Amino acid sequence: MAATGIIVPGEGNPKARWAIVGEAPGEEEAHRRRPFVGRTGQAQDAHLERNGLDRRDGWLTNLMKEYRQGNPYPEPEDVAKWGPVLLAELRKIKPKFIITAGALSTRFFLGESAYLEAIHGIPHRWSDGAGYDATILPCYHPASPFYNQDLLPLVTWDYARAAAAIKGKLPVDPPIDLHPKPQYFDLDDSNFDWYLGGMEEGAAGGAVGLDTEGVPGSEWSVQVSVAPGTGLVLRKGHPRFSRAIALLREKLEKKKPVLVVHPALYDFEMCLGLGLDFLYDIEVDIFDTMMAAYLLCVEPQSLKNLARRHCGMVMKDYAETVGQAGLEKQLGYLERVMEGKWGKPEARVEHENDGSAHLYTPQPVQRRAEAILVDYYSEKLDKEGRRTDPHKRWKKVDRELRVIVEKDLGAFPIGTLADIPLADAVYYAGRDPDANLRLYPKMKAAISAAGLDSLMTMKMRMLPAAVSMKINGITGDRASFEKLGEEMTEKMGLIRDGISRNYFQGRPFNPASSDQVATLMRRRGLRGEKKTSTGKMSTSKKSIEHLRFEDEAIEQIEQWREHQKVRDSFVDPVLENWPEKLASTRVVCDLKITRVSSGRFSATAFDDRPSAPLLAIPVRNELGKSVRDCYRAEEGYELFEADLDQAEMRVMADESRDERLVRLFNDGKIDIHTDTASKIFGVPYDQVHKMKHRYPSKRAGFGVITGIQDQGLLDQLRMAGCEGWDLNGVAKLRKEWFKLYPGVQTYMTGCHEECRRAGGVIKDRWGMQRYLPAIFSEDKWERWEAQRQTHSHKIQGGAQGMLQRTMGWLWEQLWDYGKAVRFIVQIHDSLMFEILEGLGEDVAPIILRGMTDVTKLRVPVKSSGSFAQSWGKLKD
DNA sequence: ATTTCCGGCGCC
DNA sequence: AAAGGGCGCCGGAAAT
Repeated sequence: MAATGIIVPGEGNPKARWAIVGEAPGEEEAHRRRPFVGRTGQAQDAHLERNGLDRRDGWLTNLMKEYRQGNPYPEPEDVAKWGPVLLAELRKIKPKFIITAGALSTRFFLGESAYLEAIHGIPHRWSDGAGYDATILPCYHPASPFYNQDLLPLVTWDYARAAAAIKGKLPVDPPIDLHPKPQYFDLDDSNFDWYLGGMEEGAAGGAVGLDTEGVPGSEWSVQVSVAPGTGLVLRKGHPRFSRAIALLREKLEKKKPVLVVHPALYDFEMCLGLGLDFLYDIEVDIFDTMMAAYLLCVEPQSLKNLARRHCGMVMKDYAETVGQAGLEKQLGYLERVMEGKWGKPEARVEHENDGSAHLYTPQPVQRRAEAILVDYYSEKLDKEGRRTDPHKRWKKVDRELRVIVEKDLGAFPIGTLADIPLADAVYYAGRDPDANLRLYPKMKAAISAAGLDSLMTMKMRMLPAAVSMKINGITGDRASFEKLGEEMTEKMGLIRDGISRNYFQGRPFNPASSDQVATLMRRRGLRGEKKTSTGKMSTSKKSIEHLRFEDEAIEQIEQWREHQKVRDSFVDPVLENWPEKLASTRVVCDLKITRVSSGRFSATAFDDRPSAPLLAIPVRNELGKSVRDCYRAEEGYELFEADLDQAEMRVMADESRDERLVRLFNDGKIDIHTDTASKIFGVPYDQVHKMKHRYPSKRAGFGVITGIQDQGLLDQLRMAGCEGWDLNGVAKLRKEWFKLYPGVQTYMTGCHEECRRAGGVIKDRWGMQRYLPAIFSEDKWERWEAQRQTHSHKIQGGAQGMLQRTMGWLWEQLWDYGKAVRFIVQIHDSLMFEILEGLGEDVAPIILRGMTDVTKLRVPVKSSGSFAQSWGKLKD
């Protein structure tokens, strides 16, 4: 063991052109008294080597030279002590480039506000103030992926950028704020006619930055920027607002600029509330800087960070701007809650999952308010080191208590721009569209350089349809939700009581408790096949499915869990915020289109309105169908859903060009899985049994796409109730599958090679990229996982791209129908619409054509659709 | 009593 | 040693 206090000096070429400054030596470094020789050093050497750099040519050192046991994070006094030593060391060698590995050394050179998230991979200029200048190349620390795998792509990219800069292949163009004294106008202190006139002069290459403030339903302003360093704030509350909006609309119509936003999915909804309709009224080209960042993968998505790294703009964040004002209101509110007379909370009956009921008396709301205030004033920190947020804490107070208080004191206050001095608010609001406008040329260039132009165009074309979906939601029927919830609760009670009576000696039993399920299993002499990460016997479906058909208790537990999942995620929460007195209302969800690495959408439930994660509503079993039946077409409309048939299999056929797969799809006479099963099991078509033959073949096929292993496939077959399978059986099944489709195997190997050739990046057919640097990992499992992702990304992304291209095309085709044809939801391979009755006959063929004709593959693309009055009746 | 972690499961 | 993923939601258990 190395001892605290050992000094590890820098080493390398005394005439080095470049240096690396780490944070502090680790144990191995201390032991050998050399920097970067442990695990971190090996990882870094690999990054250097892949980029054509040799550590012996550079100078490697650390900010802190002293080893300390346990590697505690260096304190400011350590930096104060060792900083001058480092500077003296560097002044002797005078490297022109300094790679700063990690946050600490980056901040040592570039100042406390130099957050890696904002500036990693971007060269900066630095001077010691005494005649020595260098280019700082900020990199994420090579050890950071050891505890957070997501950082590996960033480290890899950063070192590649650093190497490129050192070799002169990356123009060093430090981000400098070119407009340090920007001018942001309120309507009062500028002539908006004059300002908007600037749009026509094309001051910013025909682009206009736009942003909004406020929340949908309570919009504060829309802001535009027609020239870098300027911005105009159109406040909704301003007397000239309507005139200004009318003029803005007119200018946009006339000039048709590129509208630069962040993010369009939110801003366009806001704009509707501000009288600017970019869906059905104003025609503009869109450039979404957040989408650009998403497509580039290694960029932060927040506007502030983007503006900092590319334009050198320092921007206060919203919380910082209105935070203080909002906080004061909130603290005042909480004080009033504390002093109010709310009486003692009434005890209420809580029904537990084990059937027991008990009285629950929440803490008095005064006490809760007090606790929030105490935590705030005592500067208690959360685990990310931030001060506690009173609003977040308030939201966790018992709903019943909150309602009583809010009835009296009004809603919990949230700071807005209206709460701060107008000049400050205008400055804050004006800066965002300015940032968007200034980012435009930079992001556009980055997109082009990465070969992502056409993908970006496709995404922008698809946007209006996604915006519509986010706004539209789907009509839910209150009575149906309520009835379903009650029925499920009753059924769950019966199942639970039965388990308790028959298998648990009549004692209370909670099927939602994994511990109790494990106990029950042990008493019955049953064993799960897996363990949890904490070492207990796993009672997950995978682990106990083999017992389902053997043991009635297991069957009952699984049934109960299915009910619980559906009721508690998809039925009860929807009713939580249902507007009083309304029998039906639109149920919406928060759609995110810049989150999933393959380009798919994701959806989250809002917690303040009738909402559910609409992309995840159960579909397979009867329960799921019951939930979907609670969603209806609006009066006078009908629902239409179209889905892509075997989208991913067809993409795989196209990509792999496997002769047999392509031929089968082209023939189109026989179902592909039936044919596969017939060949693998050696039975004629008419004797292919659904569960014995077809299902295993189908699962094997899907498993190939996603790279499943034998054990995984076996789990799936068992869970579906297939009998007689073991590891040998599935191994043979997979082998036979590949024998039938050898082109697929070749294709997969090709994907791995493609990724390696590209330096650890893979792109799908539309250009959607994914960084997989682990493909070079020494670790077998990490490497295997990266390889697996190469083809699964290409196939999943390929299919998703098809659907999004369709969305864009359909938006244009159906635009004339206006709101008579509404985009409702996209669930990865299907699109649902709400269509005015009578129009279905015209519209459905267009939709189906969009599904099948927009993307041509070397195999036919097929789609089918159906009409119904409720979601559950579709696909019947 | 409240907050955080983790096991389990839904979608594709 | 393990071994399809990413997305999201909930309640029990553990920690505070």
